[in-house]
Amino acid sequence: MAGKFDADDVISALGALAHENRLALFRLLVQAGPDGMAAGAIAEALCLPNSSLSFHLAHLVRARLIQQERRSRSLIYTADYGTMNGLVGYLMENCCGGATCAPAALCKPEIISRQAKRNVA
Amino acid sequence: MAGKFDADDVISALGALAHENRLALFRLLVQAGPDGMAAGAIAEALCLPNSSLSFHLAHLVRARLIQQERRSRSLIYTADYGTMNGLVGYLMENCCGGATCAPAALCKPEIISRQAKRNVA
DNA sequence: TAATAATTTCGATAGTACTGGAAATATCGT
DNA sequence: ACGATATTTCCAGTACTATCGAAATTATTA
Repeated sequence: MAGKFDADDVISALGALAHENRLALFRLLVQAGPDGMAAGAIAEALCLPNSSLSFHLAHLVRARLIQQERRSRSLIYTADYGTMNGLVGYLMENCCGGATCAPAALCKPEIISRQAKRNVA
Repeated sequence: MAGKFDADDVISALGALAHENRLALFRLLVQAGPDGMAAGAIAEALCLPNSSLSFHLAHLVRARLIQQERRSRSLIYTADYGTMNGLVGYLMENCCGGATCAPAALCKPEIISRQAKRNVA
C-alpha cells in the first residue's frame, strides 16, 4: 500500500507537514482515527475559515497524507498511515547512511486505531 | 542531546528538508559521515552556485539539521543526527495517535558512522 | 424542484522563498 | 602585507504560498 516512495514523494509529504496549521490538522486526524472528521468539524476545532482549511486539506490530499470520502452532505477526511509510514521509513533509512537505524516495525492501521483509542490523552 | 522537540522545531526541520536541493544536501552529508564535507565540495557534488548553496546550508543550520565548523580555509558541514532522531521520533509518536509505533531505538552517531562506512553503495 | 446545508473554487492581496551574479569577509602561504 | 582561496552576504528579480471573503458547486431534504 505504501508502494514506491521516492524523493519527490518525500519532499511532497515533508512540505505538506511543514506548516503550523497542516501539522495540527494531520495530528487531529490521527487522533480522530479511522472514523475521520468532517471538514466543518475540523474548521471549528482549528478555528480556521472554511476557504483556508480547504486549501490546507487539498495540500495534504495532494501529498496523499490524508484521504477524502463523502458521507451524505459532509466530506470526511482521514489520515493515511501508509504514506506516513513511507515518510518515516524513508527518513530512517536516510538518516544513517543507508542503514536502517531502528527496527522497521511501522504502524499498521488496525493496530493504530486500537492503540489510539487507548492512548488518546 | 535531542532535548525538547516541540511542534515549532518539527515544522522548522520539515520545512528545511522539504526542498529538492536541501534533501539531497542532507543525504549527502549523512553519507559523508562525521568527517563532513566542505562547502565547495558540496557545491560541486550538487552542481549548485555557491550563493545558492550557502542559502540552503544556512536554512539547514537554522533548523539544526546540520552543523558548521571551520577547518582552516574551509567551512565543513556535518549532519546533526540528534535533530534527525528528534524529528523521526516526533513523527512516530504522532502518526499513531500518541502511541509510539516502532521501538524508539534511534541511531547513535558512533554507530552511524561505522554503519555508514560499511553501507555506502 | 426549491430551499437548505456543507464545502470548494475563485480572485485579489500580502508575504515568503528561491536563484545567481557581484561584492565583501575570513584564512592561509609567501 | 599581499595575493590567492574558500565561502558568505548583499541585492534584485522571479516565483511560489498563504489568507479569507464571496460566488459557485454538490448533495440532501421537504
